Amino acid sequence: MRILIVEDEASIANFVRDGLEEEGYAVDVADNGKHGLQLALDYLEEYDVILLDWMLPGLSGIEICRNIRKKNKTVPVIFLTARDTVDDVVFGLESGADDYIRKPFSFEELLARIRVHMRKGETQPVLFSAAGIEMNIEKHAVLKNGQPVELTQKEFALLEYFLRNKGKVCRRTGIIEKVWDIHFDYDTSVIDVYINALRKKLDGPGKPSVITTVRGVGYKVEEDE
Amino acid sequence: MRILIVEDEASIANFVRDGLEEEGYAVDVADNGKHGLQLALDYLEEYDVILLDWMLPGLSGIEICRNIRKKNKTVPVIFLTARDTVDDVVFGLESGADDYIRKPFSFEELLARIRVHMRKGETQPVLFSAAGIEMNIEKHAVLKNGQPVELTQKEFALLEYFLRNKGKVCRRTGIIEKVWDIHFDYDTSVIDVYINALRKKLDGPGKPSVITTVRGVGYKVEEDE
DNA sequence: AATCATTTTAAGCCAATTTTAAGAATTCCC
DNA sequence: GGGAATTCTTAAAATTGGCTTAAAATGATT
Repeated sequence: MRILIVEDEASIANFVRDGLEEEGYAVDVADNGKHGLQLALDYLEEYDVILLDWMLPGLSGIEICRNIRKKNKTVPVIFLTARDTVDDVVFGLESGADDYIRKPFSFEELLARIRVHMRKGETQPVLFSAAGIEMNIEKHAVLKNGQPVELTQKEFALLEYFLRNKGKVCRRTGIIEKVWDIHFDYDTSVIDVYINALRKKLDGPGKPSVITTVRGVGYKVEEDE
Repeated sequence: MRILIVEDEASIANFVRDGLEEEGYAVDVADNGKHGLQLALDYLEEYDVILLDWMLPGLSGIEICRNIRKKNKTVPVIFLTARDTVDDVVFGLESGADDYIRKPFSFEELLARIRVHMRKGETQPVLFSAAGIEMNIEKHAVLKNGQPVELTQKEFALLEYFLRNKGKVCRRTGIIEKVWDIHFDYDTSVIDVYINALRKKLDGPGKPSVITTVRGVGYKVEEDE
């Protein structure tokens, strides 16, 4: 059981590391954002929990969290922070964090939360399929009729959103909020561009598209029969 | 789709109830903690979402939430509250809540969050039916006697308005306000044109129309028997 | 710093939808 | 039955929304 701590205040970092090591965890510490992100990405599969300070020299915890989530959907991320407004909590949780502990915290509380999140991470769905497409979230791989298809990050994220909502219409506002994280200012045509890209990669020539347009509303991927 | 609201301020409770009912949800309201908990526990399986005020006469939202969680692990619980410190958020989330909305909130925001949490719990889509017509809002699909019917945006919106008000007469002014968002200047015949379009798509040849004209007033779609 | 891949912006085009408008048909009342 | 008001139908005009490109901006890699 390996835990990564990204925290610039040495007193806190040491306090937490010592406590966790006593509990039998292997602990790595990074004292700035850049180093933290590097460790997180290089050894992502190794970590069972990641503890992030919110304000860090170099790179904020939020940024690190977003980057982690791009690569790995499941590792529990817990923020340790002095910030204390609701907006921040929501923002943190939206950026992909699993939990949020305000400083100063008791070590017992931290330990309790780490245990809760380790327990949760056991069973996650990793595979979606529809319309002859198979998507493996963990491997970040997509097959169309058994053949591998290369997708970029955003293409993958968009297709994932469609497959998670297969059979339903995905509204443009929903797409722009969930896939692009834009919550106003819908004056953009990124979606059209990416729909075009996905169709080029997924559709066979002459056949109707895997992604159907619902004019004025959004798009839809049908469920398998 | 049934939602429980536990809220002592009648103005808020009514505002939320009316809005949710318009969206097609069934809504129960309790105006104190004790009654809220009783409803929640007695009909726990019935509710798809529970909205809890934090401060309530009799029994706090937190207490209700804890009690709900003892019995049911999954029903989404959302707090509606004026409190706004991190302590409160953490405390609320620890007690088993899924989300937290600060007053004053916009109805749209509430609706968005309700939908997010419903999705997690895999609940049924919003569905209306009357006169042999079934309308699935999520899929943005319409069936007439089991057969799919293609409708444009405005046609869909108009039919949705009729089905939400099935059995009642829909006045022209009401239609133009709710479906077209025009609040003056009724000098238009769009409604007639769209009624015509809907009838062409929905009515069988020779049969009386699904949409009956109420001369001088508006139109009506009858309820199923 | 330079290159390459990805993402976003922007613009023109086309097709579907929405609105306008006007004559035809229907209903209601005298 | 005649006339006025209301609704129905149709077709053309105006608008919108989506598709497709290409170019610009961003970001990662060397």
